[in-house]
Amino acid sequence: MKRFQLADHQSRFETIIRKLRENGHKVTPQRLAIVRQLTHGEGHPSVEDIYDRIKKDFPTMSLATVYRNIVLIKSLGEVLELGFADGSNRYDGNKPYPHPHVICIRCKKIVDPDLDSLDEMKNEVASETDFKILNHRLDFFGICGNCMKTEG
Amino acid sequence: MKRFQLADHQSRFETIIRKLRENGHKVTPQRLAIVRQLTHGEGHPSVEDIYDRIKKDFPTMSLATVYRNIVLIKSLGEVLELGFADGSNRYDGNKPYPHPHVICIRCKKIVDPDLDSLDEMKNEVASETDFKILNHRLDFFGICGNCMKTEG
DNA sequence: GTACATGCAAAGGCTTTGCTATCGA
DNA sequence: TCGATAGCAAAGCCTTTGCATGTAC
Repeated sequence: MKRFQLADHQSRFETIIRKLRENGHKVTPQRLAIVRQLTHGEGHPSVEDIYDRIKKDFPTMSLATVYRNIVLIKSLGEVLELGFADGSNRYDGNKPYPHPHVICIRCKKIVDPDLDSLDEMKNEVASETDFKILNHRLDFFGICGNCMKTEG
Repeated sequence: MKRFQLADHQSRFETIIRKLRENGHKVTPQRLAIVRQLTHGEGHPSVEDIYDRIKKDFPTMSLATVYRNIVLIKSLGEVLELGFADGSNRYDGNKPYPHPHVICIRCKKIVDPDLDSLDEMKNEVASETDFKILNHRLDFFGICGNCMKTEG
């Protein structure tokens, strides 16, 4: 399981780098570090998370560089941006396609559940409305098991 | 159907005004107009929408007043805030509790579908994760029937 | 009359943009 | 070499806040 996940992250890392090259973009050390955070780092980092982690290796790193690279990778369709109502943003380079999330409101951890009922809901939305559905965003908010233990 | 909706909007309007009074807040003409937009106006207005519509009757109306009143009504739990990834916000004073939305990416219309599969999905999330789920946000994005006709 | 609300302007927080030097291919 | 990129600072955008005036109760 762990091995699979690592392999998966590695292949996502390589895919993004390849796509960058294919589209004529240079692979700078800063860019590599950002892509690494999006795929290998702690799950679903924010721009600040990425910036803080990389700044240790690149003291001159600027937030603008992180922002610009995320815009670039988004334009390649290789990272999913999760904007929240409070204005915060989190990024997922491993599953850059729409999928449900479960978010802990205490520790901010984000989990990706497998929901068999998703297909059924999509069908229901299509039949209930006259919309052509192209995309979705499904978030559940609560308190994770760890935080329940820690703080009741 | 239409009658029911109108009655529903009216009762929502009255509920919010009553809650404001109950909590010691004054009912100013501007406040009334904002609550009216949240309940009787075109569905799911943005702050700008509310501001623009009210400015006709209150030329001195300021955006700050709209923002402050929305914060207040949110604190009473009487309006649902829908913040989107692009930073835009829309408000629903008629159904101030979490519910799924279907959003047209062209005309920005928002529809509230009735989804029988919602309960099933909630159960599945609970059993798939060790989270205690408190809240959710379910959005589907696509093109509405009207826009399909108009622009293909 | 008094506490709360409004309106204006200024300040904040996050993100984007302009410019110049630098660096990857 | 040469165009793309990084870094810095400034500008933008939406939202919040401070303060004086105005107003609901």
